[in-house]
Amino acid sequence: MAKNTYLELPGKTVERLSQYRRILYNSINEGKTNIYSHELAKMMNLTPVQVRRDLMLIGYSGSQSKGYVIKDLVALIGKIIDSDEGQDIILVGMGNLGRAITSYFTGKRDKLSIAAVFDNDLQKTDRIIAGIPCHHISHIKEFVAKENIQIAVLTVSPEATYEVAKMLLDAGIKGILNYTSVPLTVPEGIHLEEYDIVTSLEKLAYLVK
Amino acid sequence: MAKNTYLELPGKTVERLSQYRRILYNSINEGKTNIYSHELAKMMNLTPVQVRRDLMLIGYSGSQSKGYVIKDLVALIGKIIDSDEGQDIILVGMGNLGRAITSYFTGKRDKLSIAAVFDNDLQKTDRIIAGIPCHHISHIKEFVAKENIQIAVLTVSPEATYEVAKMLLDAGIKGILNYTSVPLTVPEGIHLEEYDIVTSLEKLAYLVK
DNA sequence: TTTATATTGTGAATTGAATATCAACACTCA
DNA sequence: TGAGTGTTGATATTCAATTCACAATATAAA
Repeated sequence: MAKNTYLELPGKTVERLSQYRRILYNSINEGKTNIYSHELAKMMNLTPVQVRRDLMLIGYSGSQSKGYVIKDLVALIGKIIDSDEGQDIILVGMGNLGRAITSYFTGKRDKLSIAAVFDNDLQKTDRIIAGIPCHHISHIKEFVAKENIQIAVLTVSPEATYEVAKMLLDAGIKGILNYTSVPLTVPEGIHLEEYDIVTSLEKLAYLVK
Repeated sequence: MAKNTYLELPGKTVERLSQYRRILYNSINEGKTNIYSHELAKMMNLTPVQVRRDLMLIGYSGSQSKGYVIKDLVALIGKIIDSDEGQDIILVGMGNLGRAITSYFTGKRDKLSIAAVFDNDLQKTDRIIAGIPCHHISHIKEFVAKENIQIAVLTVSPEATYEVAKMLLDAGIKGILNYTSVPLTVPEGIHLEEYDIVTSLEKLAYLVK
């Protein structure tokens, strides 16, 4: 049963919940109604114990004979990770990567969508790119305030990273997903996720050695 | 002192080493020759203790008065994460994201480069895209064998993910960087890194709630 | 009914990573 | 010289995440 009190879940569990949900949608489409921990684990490349632990943490119970009811589980995950009214995101930096992420993401989730993108190139601003309105970065603060934006995706050049990050924090952004190669510092209370392609590849290169 | 024996480093440390090196290149360009743990920590958004512990793990020693010698440190990191002869990568799936990653990555690292990209669209194959030769996916196995490729970046559509991953494993790939939204399962001994944009954003959305 | 089998749920143990603490050392300045 | 400062390197501690081990339960089969 979902409590009204705020659930303090491990970060890793939250990530997996997002993925459980996506996989479970597929299962629903294939006509499945119930699923066992070992089935879900197999699909996610995890152990069954870990799946059960995650579901225990969100307070969902299955049955020993039928496993978990997919529909209910999906609904509960939604209750935990979606916000009721939905949540809008902005993306800053409409280069190759920004454009790719924008078109990739658009329409993927109904409670989470890119409301606008920003760039400093006047050639790109004040028009629709990849289906989303593109504004000049000088309008970030005003837009964030008006639309109550809390999350920003950062895909600008390394040189511009600090300055744009500062603008975003100044505008009141609460979470930044940083895809640039520049490590960021954020104040207490602001959430930051960093994913750098070069780092990932160098890590893999080390591991396969 | 770098040993010849294989160093078993924590994954997180390897990631940070990659980033230390990139930041240290900048410092060298600015004319710095030495650096203290607290300086490096500040630039990386870490604690000095963590920096020192990482360097301790790779067996690098600084001096109490001058800190670390940047040039030597960079060289040692290279010794640990680069392979001597360099390492070639392939990328499969030349959609928006594949193209973005290819142009983003090309030229970034000299010991690590994208040797070829693959797609199943005949419109894209047998020509140069983003500066890299693009072949049809039916040639993956042959190419991997001939060029001794160990790492692949996966940016295909969700529907194609399983099939292409199977091809890559079959071809003898040792590490996969999976940017699709489909979680993969790989056999023992194969390294997998997964980064899904939707998951990252949903995690952020949860955190800012 | 009884036994066997397969599943969930969870306390306890283990592993892994980050942080705190501090001795040892090098330099500066009185 | 000797006190004071700032640094590294290393051990100990804390914290987070995963895995182990198994009790409890439901179903099917004998």
